[in-house]
Amino acid sequence: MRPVPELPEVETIRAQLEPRLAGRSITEAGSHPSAKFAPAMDAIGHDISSVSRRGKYLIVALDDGRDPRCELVIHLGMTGRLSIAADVDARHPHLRAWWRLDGGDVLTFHDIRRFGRIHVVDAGRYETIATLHRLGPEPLNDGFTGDGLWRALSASRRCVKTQLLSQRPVAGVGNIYADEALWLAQINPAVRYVSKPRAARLAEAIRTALTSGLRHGGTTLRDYAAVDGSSGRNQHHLHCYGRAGEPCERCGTELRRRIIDARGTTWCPTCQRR
DNA sequence: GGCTGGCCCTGTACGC
DNA sequence: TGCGTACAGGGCCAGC
Repeated sequence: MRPVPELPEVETIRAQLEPRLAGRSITEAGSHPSAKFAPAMDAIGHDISSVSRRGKYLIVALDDGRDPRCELVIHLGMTGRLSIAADVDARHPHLRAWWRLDGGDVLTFHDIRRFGRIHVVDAGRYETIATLHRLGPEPLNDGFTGDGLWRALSASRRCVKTQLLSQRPVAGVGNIYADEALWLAQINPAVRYVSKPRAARLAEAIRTALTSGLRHGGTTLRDYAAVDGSSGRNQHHLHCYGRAGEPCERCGTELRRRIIDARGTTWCPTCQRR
């Protein structure tokens, strides 16, 4: 079992990075030769004006006095980790990119499995980042409603869980929080149609699951750590994900696990009946 | 344009 | 003990 940085984990990282990066300049950078990470170099010479987030993407707003401004977009993939260190160990086998800041310290990006990605684009121009370009609404904003979720889910006949993971109906939900939200809403992950009332329940469940993750500093099962190296505590508050074989907290039925569209999925066969 | 399946990638667990 | 294999899974891409 491995954790994946989803919305709560990325937001935790963003909140720690913002005060340490905003207002500073990138004086030097380096990257792994892979095209996934090489764009890190394009950030050299820019000032950092802010660090924001869309779904699971970290967006570092850059400013070099020219227009349009640009953005350093970082996706952590499954095992990506950002930290700020006094210096960079260029020989570290998992180092994928680094940015030296004015003042001397370094923002480093380590990613064991290289599923992360780095882009530098003109601000707001995400056409080259397909998932970000078509990203659904932020689940913790007012723009995310049960009606909107119902319309988005109704546009496709794919399994509801597959749709959630596509990032189109809603941004930032990955495998952990999809399983948790579907359990909370008592919806079977393999159904291909969700009624309006159930979509409203699912929207609320997504907010509940993500808010729990945020409140507990993210979920740590193995690899995830925040910028300061701390681990999350949400793994102690999961109802469903990673608990196959254990009794459902609601009805006592043994939770089951199966593969849906190549993603491990845990659900309760009784209270998430099809 | 939507959907499916394969691929990337490496640490870990497990069987022999 | 050491080796080989399966598995984990977010996002991209080719093919249908």
